[in-house]
Amino acid sequence: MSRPSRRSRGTVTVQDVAREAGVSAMTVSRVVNGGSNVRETTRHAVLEAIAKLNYSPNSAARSLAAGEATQIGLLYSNPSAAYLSQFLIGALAAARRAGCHLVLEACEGERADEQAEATRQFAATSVEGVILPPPLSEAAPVRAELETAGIPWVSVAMGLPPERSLNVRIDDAAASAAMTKHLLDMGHRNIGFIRGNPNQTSSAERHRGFVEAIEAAGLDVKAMPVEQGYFTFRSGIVAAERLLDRKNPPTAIFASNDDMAAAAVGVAHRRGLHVPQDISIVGFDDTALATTMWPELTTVRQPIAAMAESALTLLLARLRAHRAGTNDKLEEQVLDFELIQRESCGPPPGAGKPAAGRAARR
Amino acid sequence: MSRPSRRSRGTVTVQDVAREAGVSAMTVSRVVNGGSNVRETTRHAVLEAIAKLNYSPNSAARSLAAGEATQIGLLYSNPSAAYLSQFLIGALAAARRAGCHLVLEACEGERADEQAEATRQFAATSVEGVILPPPLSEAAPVRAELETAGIPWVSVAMGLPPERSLNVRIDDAAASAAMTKHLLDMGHRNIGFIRGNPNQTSSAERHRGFVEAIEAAGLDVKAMPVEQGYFTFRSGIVAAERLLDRKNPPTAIFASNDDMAAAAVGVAHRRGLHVPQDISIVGFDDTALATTMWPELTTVRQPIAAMAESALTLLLARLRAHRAGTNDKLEEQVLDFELIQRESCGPPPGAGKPAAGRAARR
DNA sequence: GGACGAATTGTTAGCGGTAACGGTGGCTCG
DNA sequence: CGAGCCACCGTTACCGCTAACAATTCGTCC
Repeated sequence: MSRPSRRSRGTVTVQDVAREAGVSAMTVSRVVNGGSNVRETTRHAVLEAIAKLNYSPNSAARSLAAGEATQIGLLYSNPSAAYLSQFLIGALAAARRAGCHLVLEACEGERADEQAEATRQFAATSVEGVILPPPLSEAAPVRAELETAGIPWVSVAMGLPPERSLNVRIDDAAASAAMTKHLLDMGHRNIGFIRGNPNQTSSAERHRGFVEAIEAAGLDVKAMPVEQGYFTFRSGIVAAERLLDRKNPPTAIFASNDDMAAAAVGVAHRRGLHVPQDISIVGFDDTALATTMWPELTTVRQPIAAMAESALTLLLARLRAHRAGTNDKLEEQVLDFELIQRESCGPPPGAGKPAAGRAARR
Repeated sequence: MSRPSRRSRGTVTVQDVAREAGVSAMTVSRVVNGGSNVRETTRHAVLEAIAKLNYSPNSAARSLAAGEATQIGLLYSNPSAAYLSQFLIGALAAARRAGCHLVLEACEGERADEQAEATRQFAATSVEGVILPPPLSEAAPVRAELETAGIPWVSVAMGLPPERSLNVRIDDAAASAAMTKHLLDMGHRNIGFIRGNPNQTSSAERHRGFVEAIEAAGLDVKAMPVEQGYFTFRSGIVAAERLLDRKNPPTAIFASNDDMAAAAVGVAHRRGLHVPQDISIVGFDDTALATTMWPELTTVRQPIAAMAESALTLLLARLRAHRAGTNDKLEEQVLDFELIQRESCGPPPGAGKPAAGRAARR
């Protein structure tokens, strides 16, 4: 038996499906992508043929023929590993569907020239768009460099709507307010807050949500102790110690991320305070840390993987529009957060009972 | 001016390079890949043209034409997020170079049928090879399923050389022995060991290294307290408490991974023991946890990203050989580990001075 | 009933590379 | 000195899919 032509792997192609369904290859292609302008009966026949032959399109051929973007950059700067892995999982799923490759580039260092340099790496390679997870989503040097290189980008988890870029985020203020309300509902009236790094707008948003919830409860915000942190474990230690050193220490601490919350738990333990009996401590992000510590952390979950997927999808749409010449508007997507209740949070000491009904534990 | 043919993006192609260098496209291709049978002068001319035009090959076109593997599976089962992100970084780099896509699949659950089911997902999609990071690298159901589906795979971080599969690992026993020797050098003579999950051969290897180092120092292994752990934070708490409950508690604890070491540190703190003044605690893996805790952990670093790269490269070579019909031998690669000294480890209490010279901190 | 626009489908020509094979030219060897 | 072989390079024909356009069908309206 003669080999058909070249190396014919046993792959099913559009041609096979077309033959099976009695249509042309082009029609099959149309059905597979969006399926605009295909009669319902033909579509059905094609789908049936696809199912029968177990066809799955070859993404290499697809992106080659369509002239689609193939390299999308992802510039990260040591966010927590937990964040990064979740992010990569989401981004990878979207990238595979779109048939494009993710090009990772680490950006160590916070100096402007280091960031600019890392960005230039991308301009040099043939990266057609860039995803910027936090904290780089708002790094001015990076954005400036991309701007001059003419490479579109999408920011992730910026606290506020962007001016000139795509953005995917959650409503940090609302999430923070929800968490604060949860603490209030449990009976806490003296709540310490640890702010996040001021170089990220989400820090301000989280603080804003805290303030709003306090005020909405008719309490005095000025009475609540607030300390500055920088999202690092270390900065959390310092901030937590300052809070507990006060003459009237809070009965609950709301840290702007899990790392700082974990630090606060550590500080409390070293002072002989039990969590949550003596003090409640809650975080933000729901990274893996939240469950590898003890007690497990009550926190806010961001849908990180979904955000990454959204980001890539948005970026690809923009690139497509760019190529087609149509100027799409700068879009923004706001995804839902979730309040995760675990063991690090309870009613304040001395409270007879929690003020509000208990929510189910996860 | 008429558009060349279809949508011509401003990309540089082999044709352009060929024209510039005064050769055929095929020759350029040859130079780019391996470059067998190309005269030195021509190769030089081509390389110059490539540099001049800033050419970079289109991976989609390449893998389409070459008929290479395009989908490589990666079946993971909640290893620590830190491990996964490092692993993904390495795997992604290799995947992009090879022009293939990574298809992630989470395998929750440890039951055999769950694992088999997750594996079957891969057989259904057109995944041509699978990477198995720990702990799935040795999961019998997964391997059996892949075997019957005829999908090649590569195991990562299996403790021992494989029988029927590719494998990438470090020398766990040697690493463990090195760490043990480090503790001995510091003057510890009563070292507690927390074993890893027995479902992984690396656990046994790490214990073996510990034993060998103790014996090499002429000490009695039986005198050293050993507890069983399962690589989880929780199991580390239990094991550490047992160790410290002994009537003659150890002056140092060597946990088989960082999570359990972190748990041990937590237990020590809650008992009022200071680390490392009162007790030294060391781990294994050097995950991000090691530096987000306090004190930072002395541990063994595995080159996770490099292992992932190796794994993918090995797997692709195998697939290529498979396709060509040549039966390549089952290879194994052993990469180097590194001892990382941080603050969680010091001389035993009461020791006048460390027995050995101090190594530099990282 | 025929003209006409919209909806649906087919045809053609590549996307950018590379496998396979065919042609040089130079060198060895009988 | 011609056969034979090898190192080197070009030609051809695609890989699997889709943009652009051509062709066809279909309904609709006067």
